[in-house]
This record gives sequence, C-alpha cells and structure tokens, in this order.
Amino acid sequence: MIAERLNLSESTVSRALNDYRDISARTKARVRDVADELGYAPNTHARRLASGKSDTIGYVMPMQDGQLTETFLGELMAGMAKTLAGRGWDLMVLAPHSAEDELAMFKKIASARHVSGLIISRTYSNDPRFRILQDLDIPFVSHGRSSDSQNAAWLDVDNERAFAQMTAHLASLGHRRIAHIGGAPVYNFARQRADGWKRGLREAGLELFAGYAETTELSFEGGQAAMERLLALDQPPSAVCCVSDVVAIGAMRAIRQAGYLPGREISLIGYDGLEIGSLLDPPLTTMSQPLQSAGSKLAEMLITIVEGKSRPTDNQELFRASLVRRGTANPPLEGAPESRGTHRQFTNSTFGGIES
Amino acid sequence: MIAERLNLSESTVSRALNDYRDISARTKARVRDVADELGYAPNTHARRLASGKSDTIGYVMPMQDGQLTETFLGELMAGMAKTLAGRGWDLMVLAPHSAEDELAMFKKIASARHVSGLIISRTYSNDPRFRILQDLDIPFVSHGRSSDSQNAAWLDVDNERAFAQMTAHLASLGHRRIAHIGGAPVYNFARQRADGWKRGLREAGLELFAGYAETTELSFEGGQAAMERLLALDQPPSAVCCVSDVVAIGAMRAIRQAGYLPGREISLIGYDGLEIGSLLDPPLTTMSQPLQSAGSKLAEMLITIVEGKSRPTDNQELFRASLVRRGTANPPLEGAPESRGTHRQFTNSTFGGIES
DNA sequence: GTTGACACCGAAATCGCTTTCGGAAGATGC
DNA sequence: GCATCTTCCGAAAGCGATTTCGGTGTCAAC
Repeated sequence: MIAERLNLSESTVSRALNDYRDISARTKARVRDVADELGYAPNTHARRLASGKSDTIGYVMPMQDGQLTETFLGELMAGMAKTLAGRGWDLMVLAPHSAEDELAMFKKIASARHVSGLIISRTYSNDPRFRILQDLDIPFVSHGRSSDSQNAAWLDVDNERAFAQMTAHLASLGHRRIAHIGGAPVYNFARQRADGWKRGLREAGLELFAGYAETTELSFEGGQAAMERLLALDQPPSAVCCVSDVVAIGAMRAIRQAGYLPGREISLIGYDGLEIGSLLDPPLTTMSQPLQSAGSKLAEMLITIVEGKSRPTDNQELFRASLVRRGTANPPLEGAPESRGTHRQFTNSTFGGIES
Repeated sequence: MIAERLNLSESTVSRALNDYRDISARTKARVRDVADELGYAPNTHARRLASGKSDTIGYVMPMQDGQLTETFLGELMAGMAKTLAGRGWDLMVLAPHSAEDELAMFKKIASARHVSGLIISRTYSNDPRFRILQDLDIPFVSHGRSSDSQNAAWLDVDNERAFAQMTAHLASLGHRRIAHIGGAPVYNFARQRADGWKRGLREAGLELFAGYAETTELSFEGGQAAMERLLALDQPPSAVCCVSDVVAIGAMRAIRQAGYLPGREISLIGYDGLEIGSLLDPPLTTMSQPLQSAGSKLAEMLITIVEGKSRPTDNQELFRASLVRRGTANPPLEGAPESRGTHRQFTNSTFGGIES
C-alpha cells in the first residue's frame, strides 16, 4: 500500500477501503478520496490470497464433442457478466472439450479454489455433474433442472408449462390433432417439453394419436425429417409443437416441400424466440424466454450461496416463457380442400407479427 | 506446500513443478508423481501474486447501449477459451454497459493487473480504444482493424477482398448493375466492405451507378428499407452485395414484397455464413468466416505478446472469407420479362447448396 | 478519581507460492 | 591432487494485501 504514507497506517487504510465499522466515517472518507485521487486499485491476487475469497464465478459452456450448440450464449453471459461486475466479481469462461476434460476442470477448481462457484447449462435428465460438484463441495447453480437437482440450486424455465400453454393455444384455435417434435430425452428440457405437450393434450381433452410423439436431432435437418415422418402418417396432425425454433424451421421446410403452407394446412409453434423467426414467410410463432435476466439472476443466486447467505435449496426459481404470436399458428383448415397447396402469403399485420 | 514433507524442500518442489532446468529429471518425475497422487493443485492466487503474472486474458464483449449485437460470440469465445485452457490460461469476460464503463474497466485492469491482456471486438473506423490501451500499457489484440491500428496487434478478415470477390462473382455471372447495402461507416468493417465492393466494380470494369451505394442499420428492417430504396430507383440493380446476412435477409423480404424472387430478378449475396441462411427459400448465398479458429488465433497472439515473445506489430493477420454458393446469386434475367413475378422455386441441388 | 466501555488505530503475522542467493556435492582438467 | 565448473538443491526474502491482537485516548458513570 504505497499510497498511504500520507497519514495513516496500512491496516487502517485496508479497513477503511473495505468498509469496516470500527473506522470513523471521516477517516473512511479521507482514505477513499486519496485512493480515488491516486487511482489506487488493490492488487487482486494479493487481496484474494489474503482474504481467501476469489470473487470469481465460472460459466461452463455447453459443448458437445467440442462443438457449440447454443445460440443464446452471448445474451446469457452478458447478463451474468453485468451483474457480477456490479458487485466487483469476475466471470470466467470454461469450455471443456469433453466430459473428462470437464471433470478435470472441476477437480482443479475444487483444489485450487480460484473460482468460487460455477454455473452450468444444458442439463441432462440424468446429470452426473450434480453429484460430482456436490461431492467436490463446489458451490454451483444450474441453468436447467435434472432428476438430480432436488437439493441443488437451479434456475429453469417452466418448459412443461410453456408447452402446455402452447398446446392449449393450438387447441383453442380449434386444433384437435396436435403432434410434438421433441429432442432426445437425455436432455432434461426436451423431456419437460414433451411432458408439457402431453399435459396440454390431456387438459384440452385431446387424444394423443399414434406416431405423434416424434423425437429428433436439434437441427434443421432433424426437424425436417421428423416432419416428413409426421406427414407420412395416415392421419397427419393439423398442428405441431416444436422443441425449438431451429427444429420448427426445419419442419416448415418439410411442410412446404409437401406442397402445404405452414400456418395454413399445418400450424406450428417453435420455442426460443429467435429473432430470425420473424423474418420467415410466414413468420414463425414461438415462445420466448428471458435470457439476460436469467443470466443476471443466476449470478445473484450463486453469489448469495458462495457467501453463505443462503442454502442451495433456497435458490430454485422457475421463469416463464411467453407466447410470441406471429404467423404459423392459425385455426385449422377444415373442409377447405380447394385451397390445398396454394401459397397464400400471410403478412405480418394479419397475424400480429412484431415487425412493422 | 503441504504435500512435500516427503523428501525435498519446498523450493525444490516449486522448481520441479515449474520445470526449471536446474532440477534433475529424476527429481522432477518423483515430485510430479507425488503431486498427482495427492491431487495437488497450486493456489492460483498465491502463485500469481508471487510470480507477478496473471495468466488471464479478458474479452471485451461488443455491446452498444447495453445490448448485444453479435451472433457469433459463442463460437469466438469457445475458440479463445479452448486454446487458453490448453496453456493453463483463463478467459475472463467483460461486458461494459457504456463507453465510460469500458474506460473504467480498462483503468482498473491497468492498475490492478489481474488481467494481463485484452481482446477487443467490433472496432470502429476511428476507435479511441487503441490509443487508450496503448497509453495504459495494456497488451491487447483487436478482432478487426481501425485507422488507429497500424502499430497494434490485430486479426481481421479481409473484408475488402471478400467483397471484391463477391462483386467479381456477380460480375462473372453476367451482372452489370451491382449495388451495395452497407452499414454505418463508423464501423470499420462496414467501410472495408464498401471499399471492397467498389474495388470489385473497378476491377470488373463496371460502373458505379448513382444511388447504388446504400447505407443502413444492421438489422432486418434496415436491409428491407435499403432494398426498397434501391428498387425505387429508375434503374434498379440486378444484383446486390449485402454487408451482412441479416441485412440480406431483410433485403430478400423487400424483393419479395415488390413481386420479385431473390436470386431471379435480383441476385444478392450476404456475409457471415449464418446457418439459418441455408434454410431460406431460396437459400441465401453468403461469405463465411472462420470463427473458432479466429478466437484461437487471437488468444495465441495475445499470449506471445504478453509474454514478451513478440511485438504487437508482429501480430497482424488477415483471414479470408470464403464464398458459400447457395440459391440467391444467379445469372441476370435479361430479356425475359414474361417471368417477372413468377415464384419459381429454386431447390438447393440446382444451385449447389450445402444441404442434402 | 478511578473504572469500564467504546471508538479508533498500529504492529505484526499470515495467505501459499516464486525466486534470488548461495552452498554442497560430484565431475572435469591439468 | 588441487582448482574450477557443473549440477542440484535449501534457506529465506519477498509478492501486496487482510486480519488478529492489542493499545491508546476519550467519555460517561459510580
């Protein structure tokens, strides 16, 4: 503490800067003024070594086979970084290229302790990371639940509710044959969404027809292939709930290639709220989830846990997704076969799209 | 160093672990074995405090008015994080919510030194950050050049070359009236791309018609509005180079709404290589740039600079974008007015799209 | 006028490593 | 066989903060 020869001892200055209560207000103010004036910033490593805290949390990027799979990373991380910065904490990024690599990172963190907590994403239905992190005694919050998350901290979107709502919306439009294109049930969110769809059917008193529960890869191609299978059924659905916007866009292509128009012969709703969906023709109806605020909330939760101000189980929060009405969810086309195959253009204004 | 009562002194162990050359190979091996066995990992803060190094680099997220504007953040950061992790370095994320906030972060880093270098993105044509960082003596690499980047380290895509190539491609298809929808020239990449288009015209011996140099916001709406202006000209272009895929998609919409088909009456090419473009109808021809490898390279450069192994000016690298031929760039439709307004479907196979 | 209580501050130990400096073997040269 | 290098390792001094422990001085109370 070079700067403090001005008046006081080194320890007094430290206490003043850290807002101890046995320092007079006047002294604190004086110290702070001088510190500002000199542009003093404490050496982070010295401080962290001495205090035993690291004021850093890590975000584990969801990678599979070394590839990124998410589109929302930027927003989520921005949300986390901003609230962390507001409290003087840092955000560190971890990009494991395999499950073993991830485990190695966890172990390193457990012993080096240079990261005081973790945020994990894209959870599996059975996710061993919950056990591992608990055993290693690393504080963490999960973005997404799992069968292993009962006594952990998590923030999730109520996927089941979202898909029940999506299904109800289609039912209220008059659809009775509603299918679902889901993702691999190893992903917890995929399972939740499928469950939501089923609940929605039940609550609307609708039947779950054979072959209507499709499962596919989370990609354009996957959505397209699944939709082709649905179209090949004896009684194709009149509406489809899609596990993601990307899958929905693939499905739209299949619908088009079969000579139909999405939102006319076959309605569909996606999930994620991708902006690009509003640019399609017709624009994709979807459910959107809050991302920046989720990142922010995740960071807040983890901080209170790390600081011992709350237990993990006190931090379990469910966000809600909201329906974005655009052009692909409309009443079914009953008894109007003459319009089959016609590519009538749906404009945004017709369906309340978000563009001008 | 608890673990080392086994045989040697604390300092020997430290040297062994850090691969000093005045430790015998046998001793090193023994120490390493014991360390592995005990699962020893050095305390990061103590190590960084003692050595004066921080082995951490920061990535400054490109935000404007607190909002994220990029789609490629995830990939870029994954690239950086992976190569950094391979060398035991950490990646820290900075998300300033304003220019002043950004400056404050820089100052803090300059004095606290807990981050030994920075990577910045989305540079402006006149970017004050270059001066600031140099004055503060913070090592950095920029993803994108600027008028202020001559004696700094940077990695950029050769935007000018990409757009010259794009223009040449359109010219080779037979287009003679080629316009450009660009971004605000405060962004350096926007200027480079406009310059590339002009060079392409020159090299192909084509004329730059009045009103063909459009400038707009980097959004769907911006692209649509700019395209509408182009269509309102006495002599609309037969092909358009778009500063980004997002802008191109907006332009496609304007073309459609005018009763034409993108890739038929009016060809266009985007930039970024967004996967979503391949799903459009017709699929968007574009130029794609390598992102993970750019992130990786940025990290490598910065490490050598921080370690003093190279000067900033030794690290100036130009990547190339490559043309992804899909469906929106085709020969002009000369003397075929009868097909105007016909929405003929272009399939991928017709134009060598990347989908199956 | 002594005694606590309280508010305020200083000295020194501590955090867990790295690194400088120097010293003890063993090898080499003549 | 002695001086001179090498090679290898130990002791101890930091790195720059926090924190414990204790010591003043002041004020109110008995």
